[in-house]
Amino acid sequence: MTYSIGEVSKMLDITVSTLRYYDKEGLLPLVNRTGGNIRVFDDTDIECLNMIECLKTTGMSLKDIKRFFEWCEIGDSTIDQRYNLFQEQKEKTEQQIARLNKALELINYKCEFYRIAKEKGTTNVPGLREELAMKFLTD
Amino acid sequence: MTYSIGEVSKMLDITVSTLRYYDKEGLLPLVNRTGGNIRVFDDTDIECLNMIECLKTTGMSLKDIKRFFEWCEIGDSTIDQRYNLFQEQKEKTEQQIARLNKALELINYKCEFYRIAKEKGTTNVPGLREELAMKFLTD
DNA sequence: ATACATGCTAAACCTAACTTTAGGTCAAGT
DNA sequence: ACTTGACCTAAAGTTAGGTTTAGCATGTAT
Repeated sequence: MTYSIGEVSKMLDITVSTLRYYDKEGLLPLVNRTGGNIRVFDDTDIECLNMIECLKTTGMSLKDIKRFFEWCEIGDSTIDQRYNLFQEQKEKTEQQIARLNKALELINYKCEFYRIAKEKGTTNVPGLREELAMKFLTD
Repeated sequence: MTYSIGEVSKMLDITVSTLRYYDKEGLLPLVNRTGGNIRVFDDTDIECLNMIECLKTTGMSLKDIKRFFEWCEIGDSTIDQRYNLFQEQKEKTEQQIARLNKALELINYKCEFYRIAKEKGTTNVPGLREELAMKFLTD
C-alpha cells in the first residue's frame, strides 16, 4: 500500500509542510519518489513516522531521533548506543510522568478551589486557602 | 525571609537570566527592590515561581501563566475563567500522561529488544521482530 | 486539451523561551 | 578609598521546530 503526502498528512494528522520538513531533515531516508519527483510513502514510512511521533512525545529532539535512525542503518556495531539511548529515554519519560502527576495534584487542588469559589462567588471563603497558597508547597 | 536573585537561582535551579526574564515578562509582579534597584525576593515570590514551574511542566505557556496571574489580581469577576483554565489544563495534563504511558510501552519494548540484541551481538535474532516493527503499532 | 487540485523546492519567516553581550552600578570586606 | 563579586538594563542573538511564500511542475477529471 502506498500513499501521497496529502493522504499521509490526513492519516497521521501531520501537516504536509511538516512531512516535507522531516524529509528534508533526513528523518525519512526511505521515502521513494515517482519519475516526476513526487513522494510515495509506504507502510515502512508510516511506521517510521509513528516512531517519530512517539519519541517526540517523550521529549526526544528531532536531531536525536535522526541519530537513532542512522544507528539503525549502520547496523549491529551500534547496538550499545541504541540500548543506552532507550534506557536513558525510559528514565526521562518516567521522570516526566512523575513530574506531571505531581503537577496534576496541584491542578486538581486548583479545580476544587475554583469550584467552591464559583459556588460562593468569591475566592475569599473561610476555610479555603489563600489564592496562591499551594497544597504541594505547604504540605 | 528574603533572598537575592542569586540565592533564588540556586534554591530553585533557575538561572539568574531566566529569573530576570520572568520579571521583565511580568510574571513576578510582586517582586520588591532595594533603594539601589536590586531585586529582593520573598516567600510569596518563591511560591509564585514554584507555581510557574508547575504550570510550565504541564505545558502551559508563559503567556497563559501571566494571564492567570492577571486574573488573580483582578479578583472575583474572573473566577469562571480561572476555573475553566484549570479544567482545561487538567484534561490536557491527563491526556499528556496517557500519551507518555503509551510511549513508555514502546520504549520498554525497545529496551527489551536491545537487551537481547546486546546479548546476542545482533538485532537479527530469530523470534525478535524487525528493527522498526513496533509493538504498539502492530498489536 | 485544459483546468485546477496537488505536488515540488528553496528560502525567508515565525514563535517561545531563553541566553549572551555590553556597559554600567551596588555593596561588603580590607 | 578600593577591590571584587553580585547586581542592573537594554538589546541582540540563539535554538528548535516548524510555517509561509513564491514560483514552478504534475496529474487527473472533464
